[in-house]
Amino acid sequence: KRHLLEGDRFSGFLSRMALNDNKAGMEGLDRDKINKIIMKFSKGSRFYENEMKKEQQVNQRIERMMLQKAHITEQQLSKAQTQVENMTFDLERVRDLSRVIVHVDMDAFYAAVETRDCPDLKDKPMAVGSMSMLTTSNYHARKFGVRAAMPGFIAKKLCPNLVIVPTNFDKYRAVSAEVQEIFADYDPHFLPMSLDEAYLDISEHLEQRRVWPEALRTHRLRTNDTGTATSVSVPGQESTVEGLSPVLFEDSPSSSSCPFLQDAPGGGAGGDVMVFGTCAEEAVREMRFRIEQKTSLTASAGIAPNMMLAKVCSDKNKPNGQYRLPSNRQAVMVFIQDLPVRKVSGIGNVTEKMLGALGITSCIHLGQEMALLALLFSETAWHHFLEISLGLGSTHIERDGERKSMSTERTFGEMVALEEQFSLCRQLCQDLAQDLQKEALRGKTVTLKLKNVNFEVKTRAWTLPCAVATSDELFAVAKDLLKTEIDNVSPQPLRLRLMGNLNLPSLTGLNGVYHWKKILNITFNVCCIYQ
DNA sequence: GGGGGAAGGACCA
DNA sequence: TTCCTGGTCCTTCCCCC
Repeated sequence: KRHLLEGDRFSGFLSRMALNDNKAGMEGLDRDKINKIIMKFSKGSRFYENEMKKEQQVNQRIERMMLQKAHITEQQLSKAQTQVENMTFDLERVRDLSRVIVHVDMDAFYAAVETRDCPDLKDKPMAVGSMSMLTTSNYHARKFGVRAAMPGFIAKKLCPNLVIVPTNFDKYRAVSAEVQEIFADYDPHFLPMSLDEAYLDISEHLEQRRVWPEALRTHRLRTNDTGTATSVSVPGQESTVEGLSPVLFEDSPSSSSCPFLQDAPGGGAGGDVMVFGTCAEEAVREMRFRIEQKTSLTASAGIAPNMMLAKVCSDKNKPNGQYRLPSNRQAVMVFIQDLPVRKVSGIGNVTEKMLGALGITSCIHLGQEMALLALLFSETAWHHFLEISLGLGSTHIERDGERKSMSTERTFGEMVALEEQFSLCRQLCQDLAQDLQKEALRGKTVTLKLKNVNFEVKTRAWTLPCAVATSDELFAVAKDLLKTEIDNVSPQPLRLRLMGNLNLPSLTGLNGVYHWKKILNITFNVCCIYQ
């Protein structure tokens, strides 16, 4: 097993730095060439050195796990097997296939919004973000290996013609609100995960929809100034009319079967209308159609009996496509078999590597090795693995309860001067206090976060007897935490590159009435260089 | 042995 | 020249009762 790890280390470069091609639009590109370029411009940097260090820690973790595995006895294994079987039985008994859960994901959202508002960008590789970090890239850019969470300067090496557009969150928020209005028509309790993503439970909608007259399932194509319908990507058909808005993505081939494109009987101002059916797929197709009509942006969707599966499904026919997994156990199990574990939300880089070391790459292996996993991982972890291997997930979506923490942090060039560090600390406290005030929240634990120029992160926390909220109260704690850290490295200076501040729940009086309010974790992040 | 706090990480968008 | 931000949840260690 040692050889496996060594092999990994010599396999060329760090897996965490290398191109991650499990995102849509990344198929069939020259991985070797791209990885060579990424390495060439990353190697030797402080960031890279820190990534190396983290990778080695993961490798050590895996070695410890393999050692543990070597000591497992047949008896332990069979005992664990019984436990797994009992647990499986309990889970199967309450398997719920009755809900219709949809996961909707806007395609390359920020990039799509920017392209819509600046059609010159349409045929160019572009990304949204800055030279230090990209948040999204369009599909042209993805062909060069340019992806989200890649620094812009590396992306420029991969694709010298890349256009980088700065982020404009206010705009994305506004578009997101428009999209969410449509979501609400299908599920008033939909759960937004971010500006570009949401879960919906459309079970009730489908119930009503079954008896809807055609008129309620008919949607007019948006018209432009001259009264002609603007272009829209009708599934399985050529765009009928050239319009003002760019079609950002062709419909993906796999999501065929489509609603009727008809001439409106009554004529009216426009002309073309779309009529959608009553089933889940038609409802979701209609929703995506309406999103595109309203915003000129496309979305992808997954339809499944639970959230975990819906999320995987929405990725299947991305961009501008949808996929439905039928609501029966057999179909779910077949779908799960070959699914790479990494595709499941919650399994990231590290878990993938740990499972990989055990020979587990797809969900079928997960089920086969469950007894072993029960012995090597924590209870929460293996229970989670078991649910995945059975294709189970949350069947009712809940809006988040109260928030657990609130924080603010900032990255900057190397900062060594004490006055500067304290004044930044004060600024962050002010910013956080403002945010806390907006939601009328207080926090009991104040956390100072520091990152030094070598990308090493430290957090230092202090819990108060009662919750605080004002800038002065926060700073009183944060400055002591900062001072302690400075004293610890003195006489060397703290060489920071990031500082942040986090505040946790309490009982606070509001308008004379007592409400349960979360005491937040206050984090205050300062970046320094320790030597 | 359990609860709470502190520190560090994994993971997500 | 440049590798983010703001969340949640989990794990491990330690102390205290």
